This record gives sequence, structure tokens and C-alpha cells, in this order.
Amino acid sequence: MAEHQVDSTAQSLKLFVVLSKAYRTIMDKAIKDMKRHGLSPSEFMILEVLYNKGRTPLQQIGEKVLVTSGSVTYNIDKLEAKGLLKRIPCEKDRRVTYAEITEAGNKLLDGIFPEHASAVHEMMGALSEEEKQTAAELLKKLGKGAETGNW
Amino acid sequence: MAEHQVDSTAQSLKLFVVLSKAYRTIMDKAIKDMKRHGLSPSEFMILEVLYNKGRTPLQQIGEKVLVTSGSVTYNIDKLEAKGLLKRIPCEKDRRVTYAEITEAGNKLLDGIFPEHASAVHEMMGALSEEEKQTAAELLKKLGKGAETGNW
DNA sequence: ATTGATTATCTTAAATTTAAGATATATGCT
DNA sequence: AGCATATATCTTAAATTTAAGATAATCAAT
Repeated sequence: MAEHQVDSTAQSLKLFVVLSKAYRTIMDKAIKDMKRHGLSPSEFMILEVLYNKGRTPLQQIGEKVLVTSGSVTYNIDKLEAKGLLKRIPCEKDRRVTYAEITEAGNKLLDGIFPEHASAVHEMMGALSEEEKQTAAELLKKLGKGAETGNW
Repeated sequence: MAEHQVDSTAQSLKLFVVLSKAYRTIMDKAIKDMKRHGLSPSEFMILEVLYNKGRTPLQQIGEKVLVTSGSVTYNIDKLEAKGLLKRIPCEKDRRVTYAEITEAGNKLLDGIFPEHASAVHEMMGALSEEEKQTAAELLKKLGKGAETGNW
């Protein structure tokens, strides 16, 4: 194996490590913030999807927050029991169930979301506007590439 | 609230989202790779720490992989049962227990790690060397900043 | 229309993680 | 020394996630 190849792999590994570290540090803090409002991380992230995107098939929610179907069922059940969302069967495809945020859920997030957003904003304080822009572009490219990777 | 403030927060949120997405996509694939070798993600990451850093107090392992003490105990137990590491009581401070990788553990990772590294390398294929360099710097800065954040 | 393959959700049990508190040791102060 | 506080690991039960497979519905192609 050529020297170049070795260095190149090392560079990728390093990026993997700092990506993990940054994500975990930030997500760890974000999770603490979510819990302050009585929602588990999964509950919060699922509700957030519905809050921002509206009525969504359970399937797609699972893809967005990257958890298994069993976990989606479990968390949707809990949120539905709390009255924060409701299931709506799809007319056209009867295999599909939508989840839709309720009035109560909307009100809850109206109260929570701005605070949460500003907490996240503070966590990002180490980077300038321009650096955030650059980082976001690179991460988007990285994520897209990994998604479509051929393995 | 000034317009600028709103945009600035939105920019941070966007970075948060792409960071999450990139991390999850890549980690998801990395986990699949880890499992191919019969280790759970936590087991793999713990063993990897010992493989690279040597004898380490359980406490510090928990900090590195960001899991609770209960989870460290659980996974160290499993790895010890498999003979891949051993516990070593600290002489100076009897509250402390080190974990140290065994010969068998070392051999396992000697066989696994290069493959894993090259799998990770492939996942990063969307970025050029220079882009990886830039991304790593920004993420390091971001992570450090969030670590020392005052909340 | 029927078969076969695919998709979406749910169910169940097992694996894993967390939260809370117990235990033992260490450290600093008086 | 004695006491209060802090630290490191472990224990236990509960919460959560995953893995695997069941069920029902759709779709494609005959």
C-alpha cells in the first residue's frame, strides 16, 4: 500500500473521530435541553418533524430520525397517549398511517421550540456565520455522499 | 428580536440538522461494519479505545464514548467474558479499575481494524483531501466550543 | 384474476441504555 | 483523628431500542 493511501485513510479516520465527538458533545447538551420539557429525545425529534413538516407517514418519520419501525411505533404510541399527536389512516394506501400533530402538540412546541433553538444556537457559538456556512455545506456533501455510497 | 438574530439562529439550526444527518448516516454504516465482526457498537468502540490508548480507567472510557457508568460496566463485563480485555485494580487508588486489552483482543483488532478503517474511508469519499481537512478543523472547533460552553 | 415480490405497520422478546441509589475509597478541613 | 464531601464502580429496575418475524395491503407481470 502506498504512503499516500495510508495518509488518506488516516485523514478520513480523523474526520470520523471529530465528527463523532462534535456530534456527541452537542447532541448530549441538546438532549438535556429536550428533557427539561418532559420529552425523551426520540419523542422530541419525532414531534419536531411533525411540527415543521406536517402530516407524515410513520415510515418516513423512521427514516428521518433513523430509528427502527418498532421504535417509531413505541414513541408514536406514547405521544398519542399524551395527546400530542394523532394517527390518521391513509385513504389511498391502506398500509400507510400518517401521524399529525394536534393542537395541544402545536401549542407545546410553540412554547418550547424558540427556547430550544436558542439553546442550540448557543452551542454553535464557537463558529462564525461564515464558518457555519462552510461547515454545513461540507457536512451536507459528506452526508449525501455516504447515503448513496455503493455498499 | 432583530432580523439578523433570527437568521443567525436559523443558520445554527441548519448546521445542527446537517451535522446530525451526516453523523447518523455515517455512523449507521459504521455500525453495520462493526457488527460484521461480532461486536456491538459499544463493545467495538470501547475495545478500540483500549487498542489505541492502552490501559484506561473505566471512568475515562465512559467519558470517551459518552455512555453512563452502568453501560460501561455492562459492556466491560461482556468483553471480559469474551476474553478480549481484563480488569486490573489500581494500586494507588483502590476506587479505580483499569481495563486493559488482552492478547486475544489485540489480535482481533489487528485483524479487524484495517478493514474497518478502509470502510470508514470509503464513506468519506464525497470529500476531497482538502475538504476533509477543512471539515475536521471546523468540527474540532465546534466541538471544543460546545464542550466548554457555560451552560 | 392470480401469483409473487414489495411495502408499511405492528408485535414480541431480547439486548442495551439510562437513572437512581448503594458501596467503598479518597480527600480536605477542623 | 473525625467528619463532610467528592469520586469510582457497581447494582437494580425501568425505559428504550433493536431484531426478527407476523400481518395486511399494494403492485407488477403474467
